[in-house]
Amino acid sequence: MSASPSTSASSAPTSARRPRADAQRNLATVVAAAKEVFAESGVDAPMREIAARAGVGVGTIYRHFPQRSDLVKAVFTTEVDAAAADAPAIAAAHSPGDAVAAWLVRYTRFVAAKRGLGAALHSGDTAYAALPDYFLGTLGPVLRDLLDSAEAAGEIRSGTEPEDLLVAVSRLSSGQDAAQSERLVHLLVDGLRYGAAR
Amino acid sequence: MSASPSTSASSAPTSARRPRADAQRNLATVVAAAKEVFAESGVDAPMREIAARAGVGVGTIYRHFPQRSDLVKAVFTTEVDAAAADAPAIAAAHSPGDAVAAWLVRYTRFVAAKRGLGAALHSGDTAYAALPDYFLGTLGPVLRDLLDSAEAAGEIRSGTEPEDLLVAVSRLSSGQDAAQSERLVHLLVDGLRYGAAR
DNA sequence: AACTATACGGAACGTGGTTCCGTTTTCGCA
DNA sequence: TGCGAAAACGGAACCACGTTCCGTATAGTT
Repeated sequence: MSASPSTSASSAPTSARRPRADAQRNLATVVAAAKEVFAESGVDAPMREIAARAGVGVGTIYRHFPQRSDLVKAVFTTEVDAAAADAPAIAAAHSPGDAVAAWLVRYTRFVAAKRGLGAALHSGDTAYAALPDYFLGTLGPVLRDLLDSAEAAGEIRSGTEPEDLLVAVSRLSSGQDAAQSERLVHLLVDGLRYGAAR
Repeated sequence: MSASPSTSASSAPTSARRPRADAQRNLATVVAAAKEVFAESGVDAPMREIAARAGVGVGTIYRHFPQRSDLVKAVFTTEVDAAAADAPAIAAAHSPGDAVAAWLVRYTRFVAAKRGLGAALHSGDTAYAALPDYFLGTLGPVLRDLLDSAEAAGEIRSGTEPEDLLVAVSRLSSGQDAAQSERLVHLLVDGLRYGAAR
């Protein structure tokens, strides 16, 4: 209880020094810049462009994010969490079956806005291997709840894994045509309804 | 009607010379090499690797295929045509609704085998913009026939565009897990069956 | 104020796509 | 059969980008 006044419980007691303030400032700046650049130019945007926008050197970015995918992950973590947080409101506003569809469409729009993210997620590039895990780990349980409710109401068939569905929707949404993406997702959701208990 | 003796009806009468034999030989060699390399290393394989395998310089490849996507297109044209040619046999062997599903699964396996092709197709990269057009132009009518038959038989709903379906299936098949891809496609096809005329 | 661990910035390196150009080969014609 | 020009070849050269490295600047400690 001597040093570290504000932040709750840090990690290693070996070092006495506090993390430098400029480092934390820069980290936040980099993430904000990356969020903008990803939205404009896709997740494959040049690192130098992100560095320039943040007003730092590329070395600084690599210091904080040794892998490019770490930066991508950091940027999208907050948005994934937001999608997860929306589920209760959507569940309250629709019938259980429609809630599944509505939440997936919302997820669609989120994925579609990130040019190239879907492709990167499923490219087989091992550098991005951790990203699907995060998405699935966070959103899988959320969707499972929605599916369970809809199943219990007899509105959709049983036996569909939420992870499959998330993968499917993110892939279907990987294009630029938002209207088409939405059509495809609706078609998929109707597949869930086929053979429901009724 | 004076020159050009052998080849039936060529194009421009402006030039007198025939295309050089070595050029045509090399073109065939390059396409064959690219087919092998794409299958092994994906469509993003280095150009130099393809050139080395074909025993030519990279300049030779760029002479024949100014855009990388032109080479990809050349390589896959034959396989797309093969998928199109299979449709009649599949239609004959199944009920109309099952034929749609069976042909789409066959198409799934074809797309899944080309590592990275699906991602490239829908990456938004303008260099690849011509590829979807070729796929859709060739396979769209084929699938439309299958859909029309299934609709007429009352086995699937009406109003689904074959182009949407092809896009959807190629995206769903873009991963490495073939079993998962097949599950997703089946789910999508069941979406077609939902709300059929019965 | 001096010291040192930490972080910074950007030059440097490796890789891969694409272009350019001097050299080689094919083909039409005499 | 030999010649000349057009066509094609090959690979060096150039550029863009991801990633690493290291000399310099600075926050935090004493």
